[in-house]
Amino acid sequence: MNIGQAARGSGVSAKMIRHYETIGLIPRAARSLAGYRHYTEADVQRLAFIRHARNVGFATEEIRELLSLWQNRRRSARDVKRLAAEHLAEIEARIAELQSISATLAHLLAHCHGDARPECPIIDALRFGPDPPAHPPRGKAPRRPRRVPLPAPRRPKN
Amino acid sequence: MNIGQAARGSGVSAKMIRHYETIGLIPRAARSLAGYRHYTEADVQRLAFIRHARNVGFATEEIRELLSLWQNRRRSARDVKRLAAEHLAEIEARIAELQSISATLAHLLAHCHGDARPECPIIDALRFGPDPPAHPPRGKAPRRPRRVPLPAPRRPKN
DNA sequence: CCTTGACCTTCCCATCGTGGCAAGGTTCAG
DNA sequence: CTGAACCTTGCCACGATGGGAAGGTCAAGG
Repeated sequence: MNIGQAARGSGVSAKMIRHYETIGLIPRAARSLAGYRHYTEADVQRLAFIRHARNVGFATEEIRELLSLWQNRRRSARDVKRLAAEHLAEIEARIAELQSISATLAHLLAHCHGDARPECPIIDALRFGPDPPAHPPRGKAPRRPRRVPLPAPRRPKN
Repeated sequence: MNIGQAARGSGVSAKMIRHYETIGLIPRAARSLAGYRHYTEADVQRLAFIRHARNVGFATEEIRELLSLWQNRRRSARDVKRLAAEHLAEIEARIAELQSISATLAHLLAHCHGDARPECPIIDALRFGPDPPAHPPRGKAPRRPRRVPLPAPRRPKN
């Protein structure tokens, strides 16, 4: 089948299928005389596997490992489990990070009257920093460790 | 002061200060005869404001609005609050998304014996999709809506 | 045979925030 | 004068994805 069918069958866009090929996540597809890529059911399943892994947040390199473990008849479940556990730990760390930010924002929102007046504790907090605005900037702050920035959700534009 | 001092004083890297200038987040800095950028204390505070906003995850365009609200003497706290509330909602949505992924992974991990044998429910789940692997692929799946991918944490390399 | 439309190819660009590096100019202290 | 430390601009990279252009292919229908 052509790439369009493979895309519809696997839920991976044709664009990404080509991309996965160029980065070597999938082997180079066989070509027709005209250069059209040609896929088998097994290829489609591999693509679906990749999509499922992405859906639970595995990064490309992790997926590469998962694929090799999948294909490897002598794999141990231990390796897979370790990979997944590491990934879960990362996700939990991110959740904790976001929760901390969320708590900060919720706190600020609760303290902002939110009417037409210009005084705003949210603005003040941003002026004076994440710490309790004890006293306005007096002497230069001792270089707080930069908080980890919040990644904007990399969501497909479409 | 030069850009290096401004960077140290604000906690924003010189690189990013230049970047913020090119995207118009801060006005073009005054230059010395030799072309060196020149900053005031007020500039440093503006930069620190930006950094604090980034630390709670505001995106560049949101920060642009926050800055204009900060400078605007006729601003209403309402506007600031609305912005922050929208941002909080986004963050909470991401937390929910990550928690769903986390739950899925935790479930899979719990069901994986994790020893040296090759059978692995994690691999199987990735093969058959995020849904309960009721019965192996029989008839093509009805095009599940793609789950939102998990953004890898965009953390500064350094 | 020719047209039309759906499909395919490759290649380049954009996102978003950040860093790295290179080639070169400036400034200041020794 | 020299060297270190600083500054300048400009380009490239990341990761995952989409957009689009310019052009080739294929099948159905006239």
